[in-house]
Amino acid sequence: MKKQVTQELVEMFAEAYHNLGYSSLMGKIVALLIASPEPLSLDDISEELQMSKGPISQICRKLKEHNLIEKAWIPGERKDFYKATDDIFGQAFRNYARNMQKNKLIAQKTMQALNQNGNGSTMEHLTNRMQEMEAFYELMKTHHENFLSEWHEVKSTPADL
Amino acid sequence: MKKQVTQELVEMFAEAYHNLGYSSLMGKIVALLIASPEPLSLDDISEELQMSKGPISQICRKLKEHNLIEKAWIPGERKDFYKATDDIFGQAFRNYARNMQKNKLIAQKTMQALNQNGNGSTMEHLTNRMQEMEAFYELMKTHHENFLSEWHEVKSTPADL
DNA sequence: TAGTTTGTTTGAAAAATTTCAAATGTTGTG
DNA sequence: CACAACATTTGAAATTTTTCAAACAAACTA
Repeated sequence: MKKQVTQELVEMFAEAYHNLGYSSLMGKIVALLIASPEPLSLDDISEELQMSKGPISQICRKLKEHNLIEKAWIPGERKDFYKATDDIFGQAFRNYARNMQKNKLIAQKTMQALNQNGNGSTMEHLTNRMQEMEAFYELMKTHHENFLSEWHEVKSTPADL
Repeated sequence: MKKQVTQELVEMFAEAYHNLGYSSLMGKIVALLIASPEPLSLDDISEELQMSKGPISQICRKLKEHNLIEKAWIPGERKDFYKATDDIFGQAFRNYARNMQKNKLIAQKTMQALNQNGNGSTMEHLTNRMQEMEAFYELMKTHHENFLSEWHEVKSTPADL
């Protein structure tokens, strides 16, 4: 049964999103849009998830801002329809990668603070750790880029933002 | 001032952890242990964060389970002391990578469900999406492994778990 | 313009998470 | 064994997040 499989997917995405610390409603909506061949309206989603439209509207906005879903124009219709972005998995990864690069900034900012204050050798330990941290996330950046371009090769879509 | 820099680091880690959906207390403890040249006791942490010991004990257990911190034996002392794991950044990444592989399982499980039920071509769309999803996380796995071995080369530590 | 349909915002209720203080366990010491 | 020094568990309080229902706003229709 179609409904059955979709519902299981919704539940698994909800749990996965929750475990990753996102709203589980996000996961549900994403799952629904991934599963559906046609775009869905807010009312469709609301009906499917048995939930009022308020939060769905809000979460859809966030998902759209993060390029995981997008509006789909449907000729005769007045409602907004949403569909999962073409490269939704790649896009989710891009969002994650951007977050990780913030960690590099933390390391850099901390090293800067260490330099400004008269850094006795008291903080040699922290300096070393921060250098390691920066190096780690710098290396990670390269790998993120590699992964994405390789993925887009497989998927044959352009790799730009 | 040492205290000042550490405190800023604690705040930044707290925010970063929170944004990634983890408890911000986790971030604070991790930051403190990264910053400190010597291992810290629960009381040290409790004092530094101005917070009762209960939650700190719990979070430390979780952090230890995830191999981000570990107990440090200190000769004359009776208290438990904790320190950040040697390769804490790599370890955090390993935890994340493990989580991502769960997504591959979701795709596989869904495809299996699609096959079991008489899959009319009604679900061709979802089948395709799930194949893409599986391929994505499979490719990601390779890249995770590459990244980790390259990182350990840089850091020159063994790459095994 | 008045009326209808739809999306968004908002303040309050519900649910989940975090924190605390106290009780309970555990381990070592005399 | 009794006591002391800790760590852990637990139930309640505080805080934060999620959800809802209703008000509001915007866009279309007649």
